[in-house]
Amino acid sequence: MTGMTTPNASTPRANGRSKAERERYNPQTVEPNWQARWDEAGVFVTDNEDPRPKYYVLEMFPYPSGRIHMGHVRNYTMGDVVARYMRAKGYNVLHPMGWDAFGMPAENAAMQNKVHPKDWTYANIDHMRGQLKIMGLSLDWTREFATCDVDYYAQQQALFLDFLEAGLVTRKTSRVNWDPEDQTVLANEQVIDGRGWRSGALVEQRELTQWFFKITDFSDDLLEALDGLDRWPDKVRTMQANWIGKSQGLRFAFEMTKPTHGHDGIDVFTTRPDTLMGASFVGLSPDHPLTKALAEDNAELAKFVAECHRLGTSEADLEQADKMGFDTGLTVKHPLDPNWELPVWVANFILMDYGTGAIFACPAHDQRDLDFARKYDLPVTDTFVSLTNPSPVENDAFVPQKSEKVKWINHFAGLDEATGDEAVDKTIAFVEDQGWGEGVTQYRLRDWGISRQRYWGCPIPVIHCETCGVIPVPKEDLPVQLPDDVTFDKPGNPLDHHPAWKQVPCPKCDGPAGRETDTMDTFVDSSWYFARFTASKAETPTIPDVANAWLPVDQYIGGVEHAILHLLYSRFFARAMKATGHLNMSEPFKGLFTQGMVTHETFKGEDGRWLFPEEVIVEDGKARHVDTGETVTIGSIESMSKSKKNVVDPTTIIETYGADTARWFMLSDTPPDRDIEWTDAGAEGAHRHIQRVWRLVQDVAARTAAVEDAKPEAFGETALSLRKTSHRMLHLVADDIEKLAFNRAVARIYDATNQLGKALASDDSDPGLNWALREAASFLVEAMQPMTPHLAEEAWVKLGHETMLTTKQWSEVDSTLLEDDTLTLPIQVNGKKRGDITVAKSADKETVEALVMNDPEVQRLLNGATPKRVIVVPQRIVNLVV
RNA sequence: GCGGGCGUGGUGGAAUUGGUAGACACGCUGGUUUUAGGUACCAGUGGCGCAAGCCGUGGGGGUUCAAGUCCCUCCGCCCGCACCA
Repeated sequence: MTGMTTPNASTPRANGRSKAERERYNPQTVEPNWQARWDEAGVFVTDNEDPRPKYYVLEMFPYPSGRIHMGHVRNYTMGDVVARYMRAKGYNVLHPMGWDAFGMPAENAAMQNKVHPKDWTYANIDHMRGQLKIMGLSLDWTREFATCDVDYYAQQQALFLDFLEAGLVTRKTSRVNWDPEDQTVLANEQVIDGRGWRSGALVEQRELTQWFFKITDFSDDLLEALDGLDRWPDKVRTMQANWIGKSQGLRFAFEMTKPTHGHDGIDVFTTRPDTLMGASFVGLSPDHPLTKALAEDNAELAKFVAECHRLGTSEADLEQADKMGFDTGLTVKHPLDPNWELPVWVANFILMDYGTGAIFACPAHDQRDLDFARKYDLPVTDTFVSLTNPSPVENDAFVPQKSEKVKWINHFAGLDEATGDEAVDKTIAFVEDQGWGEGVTQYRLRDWGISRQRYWGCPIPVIHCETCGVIPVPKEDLPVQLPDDVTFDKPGNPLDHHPAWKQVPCPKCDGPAGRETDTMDTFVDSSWYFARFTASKAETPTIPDVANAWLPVDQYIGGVEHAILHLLYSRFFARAMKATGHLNMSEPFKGLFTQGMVTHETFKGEDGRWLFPEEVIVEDGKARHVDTGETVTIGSIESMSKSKKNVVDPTTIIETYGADTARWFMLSDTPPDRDIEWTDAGAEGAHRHIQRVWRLVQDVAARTAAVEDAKPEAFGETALSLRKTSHRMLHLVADDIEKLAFNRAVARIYDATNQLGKALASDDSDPGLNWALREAASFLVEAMQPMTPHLAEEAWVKLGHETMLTTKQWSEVDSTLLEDDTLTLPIQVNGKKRGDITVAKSADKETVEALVMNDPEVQRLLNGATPKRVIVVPQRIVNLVV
């Protein structure tokens, strides 16, 4: 670790102020001790029958990659603060943990290291569970499961069968990236420059028949219900809404001049029917059925289509690629003018998955269309012009704001001056009236393809029979268990190479049949685990009464990278589980919080290789290698990643400083939704605060050991001020935690710590001060309990309390101490602060104005002038306009 | 390309949601104590200026008595885009 010193826990420290010998706080012994005591007392085991109001707090469960990383520490610390706080507020809190354990890395490990995915995964889980346990998280480990446990995926198969029966599952083809050497499907990110990431083979596009969940059945509901998710971040709601992508438009067919290959028209969908008079050409997706038919007897077109497919399947790739087109030579008739013929082109930027896979292009008002038209010298016809600057389109398409009024050129559908929105409505009505097209609602959302041609996933419980076709596995035959005896020495899916597992009689006709060898997308596993935690050992997917009592999750916390897919799939699953009787609600997560990433500086050696932080020593802004002394370049601050080696191991941090320091650091300074930079200096700072609190607590304990429990009648100035500070602190920390503003709670605690230190050092002889000191220290420790629970427990005992702090209810504060009866109002002259005045808090406008005008300081400021206006905002500000 | 977000001292950030910009912390400077040192404690710390004061929340413009906050515009950076989890 760069520049990091290891605190020597055993050396007693002297203090410059009092010289009293104090014990140094030693997390290495204190933390395991309290973890054991919580464990013995079972304080985090949650009872489903507990009569108190429920609160379900959940963090996104980890993938067992091998080690916990700092992102997990941040995520689980936040969740733990909420869980501990809500327990202190009297709720029956469910705070479980499990493992998102299926997925590709286990298979990669199997191929690279000849270790079975199951062994690899469970070994990782064991290791990571140990890492989590030393964090002191208040988790109910009795509910733990991994998604690769047979007990879990068996229930997932039952859900699949129920969904299938309910008509929520379908089979259709879809296009995938196929690595011909590894015989496997590749994710877009695994295709690098058109080649497979592992094999280096040229990637092909293949059509595969796959299983899909019909998430599009719920498109509108998934969209509409976003409005009700008022405890979700707006950005996530917006992203989901855009992902679902509802749009109104016109669907109609262009009549082909000469029918061919069984097509006599081309169906198009457009969200801008008002631009029909600017139509330049009709564009087909390379995957459009007509394109395919034409390519069969047109080698050049086939070559063009193949070229388009080399771009990959991702939307970003397609839309960013240079525009490419192929003139089919076909023409279609414009619907408003049979003599107007438009050429039909195949274009690489047209998506088959959206609309009909065919468009008409209006280059004047769409940049992509314009780029294409300029490249292939196709006509560009303005349909409307700006009212302020009515110049014809050259190389920038004129795309006005939807609410901007423009001047129509062709008077199509009676348009003259209108906004785009009005024009769309008008043209749809016009076309519908004429009867050659209809207004339709289109969604960008596609059905969820769940088939994966891999071993380490939940088997899809169906059987393919030569005579009966696709037959669901009867529920009584579940689970369809993954065979253990598989090898990874052949390319492709091991389940395909396992005849003994694959071959089964047809459940219907008993004839020869084979199991489906595809497994489910791991997103399926994570789409209902939150429901499983409510009854993780049940012999049905859920126990509906129990699940319905616990759900929805009151606070869900995780990375923003899941803002769309995981959260949308989970919302779909809740609806599908409701439809099949496993749940009675549609929205799984009432409150959502997306935390930022953990970042760190990057380091590079002289030869450009990445270096781990512990290989580097930084002094005076210059870095060198810890062993060789070579010059090290300090790079940008980036999200911690193995590839750049800018990682800090949580276990090392906890062994060095203790879990409380790691937790405190993660909550300090940076707002939880922003990226946080891990620095050694910050960790040292966090640790110093822990030590400081422990010192203060010891001083308070020593000084107040003989203090009576009874509250004194009166307090002196120092004591009163201290009491105000600590009551306000406890009150506001609660408020901050409820708003998940942990960084603000931390700042208040620092402030209260400073005040406690000052009061402790004061020579005030007030007999009530000692009582107030103990109260303030107790409040401080109580406020810190959700964040640094081990220190808090230890300090609580030190202060003479006998109950376990973790199970204590949050103290009531004295509301009379929360507010002062006077306050200081700033006085502005022409909006600039020139002074202030102290007034009674209850003072009304007139009183304040009179006081201000009679204030000598104000009279000096005005220098004889009379203000034109006096603005008094009670309890806020006074502004004199002169 | 489309969609989303962010921008405040040397640094992380705060700002009661339109009302005293810079709370709190890191760092730095000076001092005190003790120690070999880390540590602890006290004071200071947005910029310019001797001062009165002026300037200051990515740039420019606007609304308002009042703008970090609202509107317009430009710039920069980050994230997502459907088989990674």
